[in-house]
Amino acid sequence: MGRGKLEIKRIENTTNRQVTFSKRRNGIIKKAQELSVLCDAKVSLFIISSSSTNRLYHYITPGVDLKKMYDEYQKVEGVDLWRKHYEQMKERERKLAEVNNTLRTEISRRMGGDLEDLTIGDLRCLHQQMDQALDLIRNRKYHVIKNQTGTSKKKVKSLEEIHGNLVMDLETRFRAPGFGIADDDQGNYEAAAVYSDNGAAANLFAMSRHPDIHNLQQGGRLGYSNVHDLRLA
Amino acid sequence: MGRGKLEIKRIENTTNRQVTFSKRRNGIIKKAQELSVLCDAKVSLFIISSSSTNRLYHYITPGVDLKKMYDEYQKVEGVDLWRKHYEQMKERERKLAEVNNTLRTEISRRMGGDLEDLTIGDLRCLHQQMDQALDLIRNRKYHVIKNQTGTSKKKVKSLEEIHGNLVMDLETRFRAPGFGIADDDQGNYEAAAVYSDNGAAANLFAMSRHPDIHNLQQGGRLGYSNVHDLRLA
DNA sequence: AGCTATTGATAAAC
DNA sequence: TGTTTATCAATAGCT
Repeated sequence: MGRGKLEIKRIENTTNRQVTFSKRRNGIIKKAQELSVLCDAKVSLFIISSSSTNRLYHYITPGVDLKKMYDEYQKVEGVDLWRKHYEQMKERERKLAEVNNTLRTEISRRMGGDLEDLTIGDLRCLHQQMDQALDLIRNRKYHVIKNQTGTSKKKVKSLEEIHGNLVMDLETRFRAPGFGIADDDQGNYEAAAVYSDNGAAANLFAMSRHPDIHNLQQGGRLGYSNVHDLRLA
Repeated sequence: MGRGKLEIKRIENTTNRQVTFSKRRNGIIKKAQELSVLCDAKVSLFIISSSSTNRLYHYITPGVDLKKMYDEYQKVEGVDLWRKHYEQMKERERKLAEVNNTLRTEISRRMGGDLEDLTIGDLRCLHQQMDQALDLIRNRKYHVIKNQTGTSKKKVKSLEEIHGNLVMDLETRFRAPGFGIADDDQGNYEAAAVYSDNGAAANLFAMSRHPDIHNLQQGGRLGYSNVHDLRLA
């Protein structure tokens, strides 16, 4: 239709091709709608232009389940759209789960379980590995303990220093004009005690009982010791 | 087009509807082909009739990757059908991989590595677990060794019995009529030696050197000790 | 993006 | 379902 017959082959003139594409695209989408409405048919139509824009145009009958439509197409035509993808993912998932189980068995063995299937050679090797690992862990533990002991010592030292400074400060105050110079040690102690009842000094004393220092030796359970609960949900 | 204008709404007359469907279906598929050829466009068109037959008709530009087209559509429109499924699988895969890594770290720690991030409490707990596990492994090892020692003792005993029987058998032969009764021990030994050079007796002697018995103490390396190579391909 | 001559599609009837 | 034909719709080539 149009002025003169049009041969059905690629239109080489780019402008003409684009114009024709635009016109016919609208035409076919209109046709798709009409078919859908008139005949109560399910239609899905996708069009992608080959020009640089590469835009996607489409019409889908409202309420149509595209996946069902494609599945039907696959069933009828025996083609394979995403099944390959799907199977690949499933396979990866399966392998991961398998590796996971292997790893769990491995951990279980290193916790003393699942030993029944091991040969004497396996057991000997495992025993040796455990011994070596134990050495490393022991070393690390002592290293950490040493470091932390050092740190807490520093903290205590720092607190002692602050405390000392405070005492010196208090002394200075008592010796300051208004109090007069008091050489009596007893009197100084009593004054410090009064201060420490409700004030900055009290806080400083309390710090020496801060949990950070006294709970160093407790620690928590190993978080990953429940590793066997890490099963796939 | 046709004799009289047609309102675009569902054709209630079933026959008319089916006829129109057939005609327009062919028409639109022809249009799809033409658009594809004339304008070098990628087209996919699916039509499913609503009649009892529910047949699927389609046109797809040759060489078009339907999945790409569909993915593009989803990207543009933000629709979600297959994607939900897909994302779920991806999420499962991600979680599995995560668990996998946790498990690997766990094993690594039980081999003496990756200890840097552990608190002193973690280390203490790990140390204790390792000690306990080592006890279990040691016990199992001794159990297996004991069993295997027992088994090989039995084998040796059995072989000795067979050997003894053979010797007795040979003795019997030498004492049998034709050889006469020989009371000379020396002579008996020599005869036995002759027999054992090439015959059933030789095999029996050889059995006592069978690898099953002598290689009991060797064993192989732990197969799963290379567990860190179990990475996802 | 409009216009219009012309071809193409198809509704109704057989 | 296939053919015919009168009619309307789509659109090719122009502007």
